[in-house]
Amino acid sequence: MRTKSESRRNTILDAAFQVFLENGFSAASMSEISARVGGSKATLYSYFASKEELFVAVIHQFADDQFAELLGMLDLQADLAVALEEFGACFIKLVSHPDLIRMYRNVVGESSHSEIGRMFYARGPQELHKEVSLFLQQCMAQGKLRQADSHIAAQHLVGLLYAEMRDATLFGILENPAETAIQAASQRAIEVFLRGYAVPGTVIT
Amino acid sequence: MRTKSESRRNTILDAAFQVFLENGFSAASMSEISARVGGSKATLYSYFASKEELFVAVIHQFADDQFAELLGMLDLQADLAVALEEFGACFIKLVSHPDLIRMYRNVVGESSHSEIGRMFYARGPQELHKEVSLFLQQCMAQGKLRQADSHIAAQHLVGLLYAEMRDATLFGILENPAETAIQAASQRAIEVFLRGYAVPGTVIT
DNA sequence: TTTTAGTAATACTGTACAGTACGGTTTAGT
DNA sequence: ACTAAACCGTACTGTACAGTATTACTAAAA
Repeated sequence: MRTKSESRRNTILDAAFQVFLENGFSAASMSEISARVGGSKATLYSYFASKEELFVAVIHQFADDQFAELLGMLDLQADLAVALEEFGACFIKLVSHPDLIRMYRNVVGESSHSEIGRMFYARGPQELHKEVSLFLQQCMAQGKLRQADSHIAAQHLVGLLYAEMRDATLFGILENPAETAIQAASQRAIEVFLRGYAVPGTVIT
Repeated sequence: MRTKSESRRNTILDAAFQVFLENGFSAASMSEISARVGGSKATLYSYFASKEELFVAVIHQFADDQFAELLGMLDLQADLAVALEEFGACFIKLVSHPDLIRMYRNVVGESSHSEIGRMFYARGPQELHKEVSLFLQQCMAQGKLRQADSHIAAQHLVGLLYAEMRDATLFGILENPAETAIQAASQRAIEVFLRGYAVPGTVIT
């Protein structure tokens, strides 16, 4: 007898990702997804019980994929400013990528009438926050940063990194910022962060 | 003969606001809006040519209403830290208000397939940014803050204010934070901001 | 009073789509 | 080869809703 294959499931997930990306949740149609998979709608529904369930699966995989690369890239050995600037540039690059922006919009758009927002948050931003928070805590212990609540500091760091481009990308004013612009924004953010969390006794230059 | 009244238009706008708030753009129905207005659908369409046009009108009025109260509340005479903390608390309170969050989600959700995002940005965040930026520029001129690009500084300030609660409110983890929590978050953000933009020569404590 | 634009109530058109039903077909394990 | 599950294609059901059309009613302006 035949068995449902994992690869088929992934094919569906890929097609669904495309369609959701292009149309958003409500405007995406299950017929189009199944058409793009190449199979029939019945098959689709044998893998995923509903449109919403499929969307959730897509979001989960997407969050896992995207945020994975950022996790663990903070290096305690390296110079703090350099490490943070590199991390910052990667972060900004990720969160201003057109695909992520579109998915982000879709997730946010659905957050009023479902659990999708919470799920996405837990898998993406939340995970990242933990990582950054832990890193900063260790920096504080090493005396590279002043003593403070590392959770708040992590949020401040990410907030500063978001600061220059978040609204502009979300609302469609800015798309695909240049690598150099990203690095510059990261540097500016990190400079302010490091000043804000400098150890006591430091003299501002 | 009869004339289309401004008050009727506003009634429609109010009802539409409610319905869009509760359901989001695509799930909201024109029939329900007209039912809530009390009139007929034809009347609705005589005031607004389409669902999208009505939504745009709602967004515009909403943005104007909401951001107006924040504009001009930055006082150059007052102590800088106090002025910023008060402004910050008002800002956070505004952007974490359940109604604004829901509308924000709706606007962001529609930003992939229309100009709505750009319109909203221009009327809300953009206006606010100008104001904050101007204020900070004057502070720099007065020597209260170090010399820097005031536009970037404004974005950093707002980014820090958003930092603790933005994702949590957008994704539905946090709703209606307490006044005290808001004030505390504002204080922490302003502290980091003031350290980050302190004038040269200041010794960190 | 007589126009005339505005309004109401309601029915209708056209379309789009989620989800199902079903008969025939392919694939893999036995 | 046999068989059971997965699969295809396609048609179908039911529903929901944007936008229009119709007809009759109402209020203000001439």
